[in-house]
Amino acid sequence: MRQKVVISKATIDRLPLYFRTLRVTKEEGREIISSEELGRRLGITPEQIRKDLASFGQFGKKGVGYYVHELMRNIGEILGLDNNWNIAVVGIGHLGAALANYQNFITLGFNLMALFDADEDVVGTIVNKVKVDHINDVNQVVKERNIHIGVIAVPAPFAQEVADKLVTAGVTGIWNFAPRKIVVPEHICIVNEDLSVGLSNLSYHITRKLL
Amino acid sequence: MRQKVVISKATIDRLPLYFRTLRVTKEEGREIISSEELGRRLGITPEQIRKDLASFGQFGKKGVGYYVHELMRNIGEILGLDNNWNIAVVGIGHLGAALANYQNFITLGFNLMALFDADEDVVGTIVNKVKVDHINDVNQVVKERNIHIGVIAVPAPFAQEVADKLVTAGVTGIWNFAPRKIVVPEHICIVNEDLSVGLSNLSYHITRKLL
DNA sequence: TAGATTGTTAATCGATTAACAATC
DNA sequence: TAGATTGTTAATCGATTAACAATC
Repeated sequence: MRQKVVISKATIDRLPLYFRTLRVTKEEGREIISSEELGRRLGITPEQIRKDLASFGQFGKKGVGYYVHELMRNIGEILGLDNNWNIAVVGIGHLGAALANYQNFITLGFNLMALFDADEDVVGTIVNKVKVDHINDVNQVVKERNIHIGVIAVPAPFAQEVADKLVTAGVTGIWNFAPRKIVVPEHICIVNEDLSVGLSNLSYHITRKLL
Repeated sequence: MRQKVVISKATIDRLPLYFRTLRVTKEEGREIISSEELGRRLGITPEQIRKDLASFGQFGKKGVGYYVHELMRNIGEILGLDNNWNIAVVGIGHLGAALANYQNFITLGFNLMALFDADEDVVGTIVNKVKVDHINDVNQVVKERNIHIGVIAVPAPFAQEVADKLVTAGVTGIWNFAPRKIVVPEHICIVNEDLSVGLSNLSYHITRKLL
């Protein structure tokens, strides 16, 4: 019997990279891929990849490699991409509208089910075939359309109150683009996507390279 | 003399969080903040914060705390946010347009200087007061406007060729939103902002919470 | 001075790398 | 069988946490 292994956060972060690379590989018509080649395509060591995958099971064939389609299905299952999550975006400004049109929602099996805003001029408009509802109707809409995940794309000062409303309405996960720490009950999952972190990071490294 | 310390990647990722929290603190009129309080606001332990800051110098006063304005200036300098980086966005689709309107460029001291696209219908349009140029003119424009950073917001299959063009034109850094591994010469800095990683992460954790 | 809080060193914990046995 | 490649264990490396001396 396989021993229970602790999965590192870093491993979970790499799985989506494996997934997207397998998709490309599959489109190229390749049926088998080695950790060596997968690693080359991603700039990750083969040992790292084998270790990551092995913590979830034995997906490969010794002496052969990994069957692309099968591994894709396995990683998809691990990531829960086969769960058909329903998504709502809150805050239909530039970023919110871009997210509403985000093609990876479809590629990864998520469904855009609702949009919310507080501005009466925006409410009622259609973005990517979905009508924008007023944030005050969040309770009803989340229940009716069985929304699992709320995306926060409102200005930072409103992020916490929007999060509270989403939680009360019944979402299970929050994808937060507002540059602000958000507090949620323990049973809610939250992932922060503060773009300024990446940008500052770039600035840091450029500064040091140019010295 | 202070010993040379290796700075962890994780530390660099936290500095922007400190920076943005200090800004809010400053706006509230607070002049001094302790690692204890900064930690509470961010969900990070005070020890971690002190350790992070100490690797760059002695910014605090024992028994007192950190002077908000001074610490902000110090972190800003470390991150190179005082360098007035000039930015160009390539690929003016939904995401590219949203990034062109990204307010944190201004907050963090970056200047949006140019936009590029390959679509003749998009070239010539104005987004956030900047005219969209054709990607074929990238060499000239990057030189003329002294662009340091290129933001890639084109579909994945075009990401590598756009990166090559940006590098040839003379940028020092690339902020890549395309879900594709990009290869650049060693003297070029690159930060990947693959949104599907965060989204998959959320899916993974929700799946496990709902079991 | 007494209380508070930093900066730093040591201890622990976690993640990656290296090596290799297992086996297709 | 011989060559290739996985899965796993051990060794190393890096990051966080705990503890406390220094000092404002």
